[in-house]
Amino acid sequence: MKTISFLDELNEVQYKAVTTIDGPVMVIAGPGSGKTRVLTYRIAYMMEQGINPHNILTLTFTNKAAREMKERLEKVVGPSSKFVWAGTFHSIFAKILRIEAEKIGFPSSFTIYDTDDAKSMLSHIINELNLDNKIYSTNLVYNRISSAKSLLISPTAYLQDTSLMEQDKYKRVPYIGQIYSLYAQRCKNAGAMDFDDLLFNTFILFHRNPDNVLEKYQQKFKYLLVDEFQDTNFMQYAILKKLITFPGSQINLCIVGDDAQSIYAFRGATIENILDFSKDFPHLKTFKLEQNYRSGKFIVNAANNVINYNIRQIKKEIWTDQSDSPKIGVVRALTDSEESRKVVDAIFEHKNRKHITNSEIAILYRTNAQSRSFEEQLRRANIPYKVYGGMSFFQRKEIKDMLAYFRLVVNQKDEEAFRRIVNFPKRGIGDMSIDKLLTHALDTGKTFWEAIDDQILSGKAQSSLVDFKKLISALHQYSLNNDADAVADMVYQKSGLSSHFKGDKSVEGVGRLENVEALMDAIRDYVENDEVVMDEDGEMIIEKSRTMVDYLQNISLLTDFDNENGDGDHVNLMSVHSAKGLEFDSVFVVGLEEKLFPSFLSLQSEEQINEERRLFYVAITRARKLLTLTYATSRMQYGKVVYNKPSRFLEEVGEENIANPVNQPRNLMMDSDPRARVLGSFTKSPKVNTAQSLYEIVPSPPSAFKVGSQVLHPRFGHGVIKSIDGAAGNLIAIVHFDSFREDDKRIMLKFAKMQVLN
DNA sequence: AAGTCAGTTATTTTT
DNA sequence: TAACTGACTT
Repeated sequence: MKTISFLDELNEVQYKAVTTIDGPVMVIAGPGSGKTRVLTYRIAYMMEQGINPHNILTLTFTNKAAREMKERLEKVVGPSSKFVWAGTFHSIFAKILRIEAEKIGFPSSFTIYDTDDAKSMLSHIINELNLDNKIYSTNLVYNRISSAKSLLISPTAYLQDTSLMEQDKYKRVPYIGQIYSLYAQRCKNAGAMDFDDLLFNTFILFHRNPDNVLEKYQQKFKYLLVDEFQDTNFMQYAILKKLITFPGSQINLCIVGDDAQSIYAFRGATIENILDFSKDFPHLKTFKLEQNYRSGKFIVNAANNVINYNIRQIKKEIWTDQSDSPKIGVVRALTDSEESRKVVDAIFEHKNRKHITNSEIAILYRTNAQSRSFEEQLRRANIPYKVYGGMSFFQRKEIKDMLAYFRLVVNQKDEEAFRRIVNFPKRGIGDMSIDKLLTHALDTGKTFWEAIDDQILSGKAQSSLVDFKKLISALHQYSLNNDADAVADMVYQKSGLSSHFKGDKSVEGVGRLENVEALMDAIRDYVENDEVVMDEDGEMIIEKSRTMVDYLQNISLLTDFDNENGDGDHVNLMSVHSAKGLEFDSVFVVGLEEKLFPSFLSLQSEEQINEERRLFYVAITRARKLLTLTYATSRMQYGKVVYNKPSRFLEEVGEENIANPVNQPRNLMMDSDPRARVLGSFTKSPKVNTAQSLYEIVPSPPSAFKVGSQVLHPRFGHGVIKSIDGAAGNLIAIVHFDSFREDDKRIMLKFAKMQVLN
């Protein structure tokens, strides 16, 4: 193997973090400090040192992070990168469970319940127990159960824990424990695991250790790397410890993270994991990556200022040697709609004067609901955009219905899937009939398939059920010997789904058909593009197979972000949470008002405010060159106009980092009475003309326009003149604008407020 | 079984 | 405001 050239690309700390392989290592990686590079090169270095890639396990939180790492690793070490186990906690553990499920009483074809499935199951249980679903809301119950699981509390343990039971009693929800217990039973009967179960059951598997299964994986995964460690919860850390702590272990565990970027405490992530890591492993070596390669100095200074308001943290000072980038812009607007107009004006400016492409621009907000006004303005300005988050492809009803068929065909015990499709397309089996059947099944301890034979229903419903049973069992037989695409086709035809979707000619119906066809294409793709990688020690096979079971596992752990094909040059709109790990040339952090960012729900406790602050820290460190912070003095919220103070975070940025001191938030902070502020805007501040653009276009005379001229139009943006015709005094230019792909515009030069750029 | 209407309730969400 | 739920109607 040739000498290690890639190590030259590392700074001193990065180099040490990459080459210190044995024993526990903690890498504290500030934003933009080359974290992914360190992770990839560390693996590459390990492989060069002769470590077998089969023995390396890398855990990330998102599929995207995992994919990025694998791609970069392949560039450095070539095809042998495939032998490294790299994936999300959930996908890696799902893979292990797929192999070992039977040891803990699950079928290896177990179904993965997504959040919707889990909540639906819970709501059925809550109804069956005749509990008030206003008090026992599925969200509340789901969250309680989820946090119990992440603390490794089993249903039995929950029911025996007096303090938990007291708590629930005090909160007037004493039956949470019972619901949890029933839920766990029902999942087991259905051969299903929810997202938390993928981790919980992995822990159970390692803890009970049937057939010494734990030793098998301890042997296999000799080297562990964990990314975004600040986002791990108690359960994840517990599993890691199982894998890495045993007599004679070298504790080759490398964790990478940044306590300042911990923003998922509300999902059970515990910042203690990273803060206490050194207590658990006293011989730990710590490396701090403090040089920021991403952002200019004002952004970095601002980030340091902000995070210093959080007392409890691992001390570090981020620095950069990029000193030429501009200060941070602060924009004040009177209303939320003015805010979006000003932002779009500024985007216009960035695009045309600073030549930043759409895809290098992001608008980040605290709540998804804020996207709307920005969408409206971007549409009006003809700037293409993409909103991230919201309903994912796999959450659409038609897709879930299709998948429910596939799931039931594969795993006939899947209760949620059964409920979903037993009467879809309509077969004359109403809710009453389904409830009757399932209650009978529960009472007699039979499966719902067996319950059908007991003929507790009559007429149409009964005969339809019998037909449905025959259909599913025939499809199941077929699925045993056929690839996923063939199974999908067969299900699509035989179930009546095909004629159902094709028969709907409404606009929505056509859209649904498109989605369904897209799903069928995706399955075909999956089967055709498969690749089988054999593990050389023969024990385990990393395999991308072609069965429906595999396809379902694959997609159930995907999110919409993962289907991003990256094509199209659009402005990016997303919540700050989803922006984590991304970077853009120009970033707008909007809605910086008290009660919005920080959220009103976090105002009660200091720790929650700290999390909001870390969130703000994440937001501003996404920016490479340009950062603009905006707020509105009034905003429409829930149909009412509210007046919120500018966010405390605006002050914490430090005015030395802000470009336009006129808009200094501090001045505004003083008027807390809304009326005073509105009055103030007339008397003290310069007049605000809402229609006026932030960045004025100086119209050029008609004579200034030539064929080939670059122009700036107030509404259409940057363009090039293709030709000019018409009589003198009434010249008409044919202009191709960047924002229009096909149609060139005819612009009358004597009227247009268009500026020549060159 | 499907449609209508009033009442209710509002974060963030890698998997 | 708007999206969702649950009760009630057809």
